[in-house]
Amino acid sequence: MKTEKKEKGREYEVFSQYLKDKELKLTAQRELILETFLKHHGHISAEELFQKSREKQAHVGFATVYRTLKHMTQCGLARELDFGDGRIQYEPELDRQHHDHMICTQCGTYIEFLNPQIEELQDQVSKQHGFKITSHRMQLYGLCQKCQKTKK
Amino acid sequence: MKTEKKEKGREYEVFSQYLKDKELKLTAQRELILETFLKHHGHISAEELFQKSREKQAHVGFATVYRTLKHMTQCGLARELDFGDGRIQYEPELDRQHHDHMICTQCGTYIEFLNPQIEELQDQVSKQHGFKITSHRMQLYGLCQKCQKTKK
DNA sequence: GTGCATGCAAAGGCTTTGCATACCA
DNA sequence: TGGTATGCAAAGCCTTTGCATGCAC
Repeated sequence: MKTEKKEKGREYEVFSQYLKDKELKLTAQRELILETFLKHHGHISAEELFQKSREKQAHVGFATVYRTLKHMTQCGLARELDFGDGRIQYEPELDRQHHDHMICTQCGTYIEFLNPQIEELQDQVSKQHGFKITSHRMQLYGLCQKCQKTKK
Repeated sequence: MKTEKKEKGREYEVFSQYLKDKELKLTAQRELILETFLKHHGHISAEELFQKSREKQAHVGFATVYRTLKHMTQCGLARELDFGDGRIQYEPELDRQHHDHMICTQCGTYIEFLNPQIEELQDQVSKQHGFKITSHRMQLYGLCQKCQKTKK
């Protein structure tokens, strides 16, 4: 017989385990925010996550969303992205392969990609400088196929 | 005989030409901020640039620094950097070769580097996706040699 | 029952904007 | 002289924090 936890997915397990370890509590809000976040599939800002969560349950506060996002980031469920537009974007991270982004500066769409050769070279470069990499960000900015036709 | 403009360097020429083209004015403040910026040699935040400029001339305002930085970015004299710490850093750009950064998350020092192979691969990847790159950012985060010894 | 979590609102950083005055061209 | 630039302060964003109350454990 399946347990309730398994039905809710591995993310739920990771999150509740993290909370337990830190002697934090699993509240209805935290659960709701996590679910909403996972259901979104893709980048989302704190603001948007707040909106979507609130659609389901009226009494969710801004602050709680921010606080919960911090926790989710801490336990590896979410990853912070900075596309340089002044707001932090979050994306689901667990079990996802690392990847980088190509961002269209006109329409805002993005393409995710992973290039093993680049990853390899990043390691090499850091070793040459005696640097110990823990993470990296790479964003390519430009125009997507559509926008290349549309403008100019 | 050298002209005054030449003595002040190419950046000065670029800036004053840009201002002329846009029918903007070359004011004492803009000159001061540009000089201060160039003299700094390295990354600097708007806040720091404001401080340093003010040391030389008491009456320089925050807003003017921000406004001038925007202009300098527009005409290619400065480049915006986002190290993910919530504030924009600026660095001199003119005649500087493009480069990326390795940032120590403990002490904040950074190493600049350029890896032609990575640049090449970035172009390749974008072409594969029909994407037209105009710029990119790449930051490697981790620990520098010193900090690896200091802390775990 | 105890202590963390919540929601609200207020405060915090950084950046931009509005406005009357000052100054370049 | 006319229109931009400036400095100041206030407003704007996004995010964090303080506090009394509520709720998980």
